[in-house]
Amino acid sequence: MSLRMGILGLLQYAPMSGYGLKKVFDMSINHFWSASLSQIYRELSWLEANGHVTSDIERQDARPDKRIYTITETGAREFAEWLNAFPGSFGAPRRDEFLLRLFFGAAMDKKLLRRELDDFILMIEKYGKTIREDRIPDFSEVLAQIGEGRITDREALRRASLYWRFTVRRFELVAEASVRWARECIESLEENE
Amino acid sequence: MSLRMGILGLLQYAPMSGYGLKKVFDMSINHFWSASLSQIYRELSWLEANGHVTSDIERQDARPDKRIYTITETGAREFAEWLNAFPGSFGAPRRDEFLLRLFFGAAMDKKLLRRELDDFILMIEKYGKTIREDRIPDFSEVLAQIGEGRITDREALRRASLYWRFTVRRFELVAEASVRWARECIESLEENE
DNA sequence: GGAGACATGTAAGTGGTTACATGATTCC
DNA sequence: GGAATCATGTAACCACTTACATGTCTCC
Repeated sequence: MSLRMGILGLLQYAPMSGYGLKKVFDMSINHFWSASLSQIYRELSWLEANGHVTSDIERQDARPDKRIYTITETGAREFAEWLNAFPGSFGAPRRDEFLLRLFFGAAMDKKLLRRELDDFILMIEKYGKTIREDRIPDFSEVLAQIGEGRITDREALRRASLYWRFTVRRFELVAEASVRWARECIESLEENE
Repeated sequence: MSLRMGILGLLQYAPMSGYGLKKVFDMSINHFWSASLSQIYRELSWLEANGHVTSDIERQDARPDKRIYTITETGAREFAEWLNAFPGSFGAPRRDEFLLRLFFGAAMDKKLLRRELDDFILMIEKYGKTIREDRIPDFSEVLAQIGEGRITDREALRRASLYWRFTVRRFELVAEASVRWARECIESLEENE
C-alpha cells in the first residue's frame, strides 16, 4: 500500500519510467521506505491494471526504449485519500537486527561487540558528514533531472523541498542521538569489565 | 531468520510455551522486532521439525494444556553462530509510513498535518514518561516470572539485564531527538504560512 | 452476561527479496 | 576486457498480517 502511494506521489510531479522512479526513490523516499526495482515494476503493473496510471513507450536510439507512466485522475484521488487519512500510523514496524543481536549481547564475543559498536558509529558519522557538507542533493532537483521536460507542476515540486528537508533533518537528529547512545554503550561495557 | 533467532535466544534462558514467548517478546524484543502470535507458533513448528527445539505437553487443570519448548544443542549452536556473525547488518529495513506521508506534506491538509505532529509528540512523551518513572519492568524479571521454575541459567539471565537496558536507552535517546525534530517542523511550518 | 486472559493453531492473502534473463553503450 | 549504467521484466520464495476456529476460567 505505502509503496504504491509513494510511487503515485512521485508521479504527481512528473511522468516517469520504472527505472527513473527507482532513481528518485533511492535518493529520497528510500531513506524511510526502501524498494527494489522488481517491486516497483510489479506495483506499476498493478497500478496500470487498476487504472491508477497509464503508460506510453518512449523510443530511444542509443538506449533501450522506456515505458513512461502517467498518473490518472483515479490515481490522484486515491493518493489524496491515503495522504489525508487520519489517524496516521506512527508505529513503524520495527525490525532492527543490530539491536536484536545487541539484546543478546551477554552471549556475544566481547571483541566482536566492541568492533560492531565502533563500526556503527563510523557508519553514522560518515552519513552525518555527508549532510553537514551539504552533499545531499535536493530531492526536487534530482526529480527535475529525471523528469526532464515532463514536470507537471513546477510550483508543487518547489514546495515539496521543505518537506524533503524535514525528513533529512530527522535523520540528522536521530543520527546524533544514535552516536551518543553507542558511545554510552561502549563506556558502560568498559566499566563492566 | 531474525525472529527465529529471537525465539532461540529467549529459550536459552528458560523453556517456554508459544504464548509465554509472546509475552516476553511483547515487553522486550518487541521494541525492535515485532512478532505476532501466529508467526511465533509457525516458527516454533519449523524449529521443532528441524531439530532446533523439542516440546513437551504440560497438563494444567484450570487452564488449557501448554506445549513447552526446549532448545536443543543444535539450536544453541545455530543461535551462537548467528549472534557472532560479522559484519552485522546495521541497515534496518526502513518502513515508516508517517515519514512517507510527511514527505508528501505539501499536498496535505495543513490542519491535519499539524494535528499529526502534535499527536506524534504526545505519543512519544507518554512513552518517555513511562521510562523516566521507571515503569518499564526489567526484562529478566518478566522472563523469570514466565519461565517459573524452568530457568536454565540464572547467571546468564542476570547478565542480560545490562543489554536490555542498552536497548531501552536507545529508545529514550531517539525519542528525545524525535520530539525536538517534530517541534522544529511545527515551528518551520508556522514560519512558512 | 460480557470482556479479557489463557492457550493453540490453520488458511489466505499481501508485501518484499533474490535470482534469473536479456542486451546495448559508455567509461576506465 | 570488465564494470557500470541504462532499461524491463518474470518466477520462486520468504516473511508477515489478518481472519478464522475453539474452548475454559476469572473478574467486573
